[in-house]
Amino acid sequence: MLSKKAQYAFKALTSLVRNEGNGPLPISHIVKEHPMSVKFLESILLELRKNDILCSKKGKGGGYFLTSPPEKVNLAQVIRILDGPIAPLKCVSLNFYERCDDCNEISCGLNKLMSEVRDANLKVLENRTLIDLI
Amino acid sequence: MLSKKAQYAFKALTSLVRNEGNGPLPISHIVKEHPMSVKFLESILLELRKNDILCSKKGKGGGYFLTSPPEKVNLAQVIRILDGPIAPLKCVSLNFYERCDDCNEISCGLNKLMSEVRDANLKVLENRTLIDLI
DNA sequence: CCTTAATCCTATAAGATATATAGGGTTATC
DNA sequence: GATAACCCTATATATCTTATAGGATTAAGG
Repeated sequence: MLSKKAQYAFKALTSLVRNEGNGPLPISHIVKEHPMSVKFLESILLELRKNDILCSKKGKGGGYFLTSPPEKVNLAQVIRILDGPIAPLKCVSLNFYERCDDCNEISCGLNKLMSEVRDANLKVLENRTLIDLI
Repeated sequence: MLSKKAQYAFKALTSLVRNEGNGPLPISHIVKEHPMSVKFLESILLELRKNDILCSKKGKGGGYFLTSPPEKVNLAQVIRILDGPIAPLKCVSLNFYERCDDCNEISCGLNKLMSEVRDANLKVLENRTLIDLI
């Protein structure tokens, strides 16, 4: 399940994609479209900025805008930033890999099955971008 | 990500599938193969029994065994019992559906995308069974 | 009948994570 | 210099996950 953080992020990104080309969009405006805690959203957008999904402009007239064209940012990128691994197990994760201490990856049946699940997810999430949100 | 509960469940189920046809397998034996908290596993197997995945025999010589042949039980069934929805959002879940209070499912872009993710997951999880664990 | 070995059941503790809030600091515009 | 915005850190709150505890019940076998 997607966390609230990721869900709020996608809502905010929807506003930002719609606003593309019109300069920075302030948090206050995003919250009007999608009612949620301002401070919570603030921390989410900050995280997206630190991971180069968003840029910001400070001060009066400032706000957030997309770093890249929306069709260049896929959903997997966003989810990994906010929720971590897409794979159902760390031992089959491409970006958050950790060894199992109690099972052998070569012979572990679950490992193989969950790799399939991971691939099925990535096939969708890496081929869909922010542009598909609208 | 799969919870520990689900991971332990799959380990136990692996033992139970291997033991098929040899009568009840006691928890003590499963724990020897897969080191973990006996009491925690107990609660997991109880949950699987209450959901008709397992049967049990009480008393001396008792233990657990599969209700159905392993190839009749798919992974989605097991995961739903222990971890709940497979879909990334309640509003696109087939078995745990809940309405979003703050978005319109017809026009919500995320809803459509997450339905695709759900379907990709189910395509794997409903076509793989306990027999594929070994 | 009694011992033993197993499941069954409920409660709750401990720990981790997710969600949200608070308060102030910094920056840019006008 | 007033205002409106982002920036940053800390912390509170709630919820969920993981694990433990203690005993009740049941069945086999001598």
